[in-house]
Amino acid sequence: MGRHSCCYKQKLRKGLWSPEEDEKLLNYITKHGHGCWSSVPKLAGLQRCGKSCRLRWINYLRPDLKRGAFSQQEENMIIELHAVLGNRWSQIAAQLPGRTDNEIKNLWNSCLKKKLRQRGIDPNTHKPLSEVENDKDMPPSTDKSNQKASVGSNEVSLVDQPPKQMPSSERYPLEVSTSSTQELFLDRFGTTCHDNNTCRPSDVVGSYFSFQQLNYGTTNMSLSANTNTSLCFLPPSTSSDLNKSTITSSMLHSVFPTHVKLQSNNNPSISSDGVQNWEANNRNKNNGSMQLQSGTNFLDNTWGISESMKVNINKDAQIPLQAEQEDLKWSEYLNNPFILGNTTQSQIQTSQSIYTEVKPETDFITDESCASWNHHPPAFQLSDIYSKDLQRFSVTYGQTL
DNA sequence: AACTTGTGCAACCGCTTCCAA
DNA sequence: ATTGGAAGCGGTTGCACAAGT
Repeated sequence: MGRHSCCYKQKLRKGLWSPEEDEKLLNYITKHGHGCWSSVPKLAGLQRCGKSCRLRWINYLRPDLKRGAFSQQEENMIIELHAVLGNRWSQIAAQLPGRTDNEIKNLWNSCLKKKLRQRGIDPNTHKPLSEVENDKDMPPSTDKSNQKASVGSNEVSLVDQPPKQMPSSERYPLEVSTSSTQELFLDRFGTTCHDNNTCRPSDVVGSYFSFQQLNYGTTNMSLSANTNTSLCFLPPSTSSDLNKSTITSSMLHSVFPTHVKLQSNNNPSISSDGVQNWEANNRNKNNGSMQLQSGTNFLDNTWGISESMKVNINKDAQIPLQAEQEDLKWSEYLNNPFILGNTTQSQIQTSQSIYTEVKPETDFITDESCASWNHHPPAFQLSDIYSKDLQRFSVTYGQTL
């Protein structure tokens, strides 16, 4: 545990990477792929531990990284994703092509939290600060609303509590009331159902942003299926549940009813049996792709999602059932950027539409020859990477690149 | 100009999870 | 089922720089 085993074997360099080290690492991975990280430093001729090499690659040298400031859309997206995912930076980063978890984490801690507070929003609860303040004054109670309040009182402090330390049921309050004839209790990450059916993330993630929006108070959620369903989101009971049930990396694509459109009328699939039947029926109908149909402006009006989120919705996209997809890991992505298949294509489409001001990822991805570029990575120049940091390096290392 | 304080960010640390033996 | 190495993740630290005094 703890320090990487390779760190014990020899005296290894620490601290900032020099341009020479970067070049060695870049050249090595460009030619050979990273393979086993622990062997990279030795093979690349670096006095670093594999862990450090991995980090340097992922956070800095990777050719598909975006450079430069975050766009407003990206910031909005991070805020909204944070409202749903908490400090799961890697999962947030998975939704922002070209951005790293470290980068997003730094942005959040240094900038976005501040901005939210300035806007009167508590960055932890994503609730209005005034509400949190009010909650703070309320005495503890067994009443659910007051439980939320007590949480809020902790959140007011500038010392941020990690989300995992907070009862999720309180952190993600969702009270969607309809004239309910049935209740579906869904895990926040869809691990369990009230009716003992097992719900997977794809079953329920479509509701995440709706209740996040409820927190912002911008919309009322009305799931207008004729079943008059009320939804209650329960937290994963344990941290391990939480881990097991983490949203897939392509969450947004499964989140929104692009391939999962709620049929607002006469949908026999949404039955009193709950989500699982609904999914099964739709899978049968759609050959593995779930398709529900939204009512008019369901996404735009009812769900109240913001522009930055809307762009992830491609109503025409046919996306395989997300619940059957594993989390997208960068390592997998590096090994085979095409592993995502349709989902990736969709993601690329939408990300391009989002980030029109930044260079598309396709110069990295579209070349078929790069399908497994862990072994045959694309060529790129260190100078491309360094453009942002010339000044820093010239100061740090007393040289100009 | 010298010093102090604040900020952003790269990198590290410690832990968990995964997986093959 | 157990174990140990590797990978991954999130929190934290430390440094460089900018801004303020």
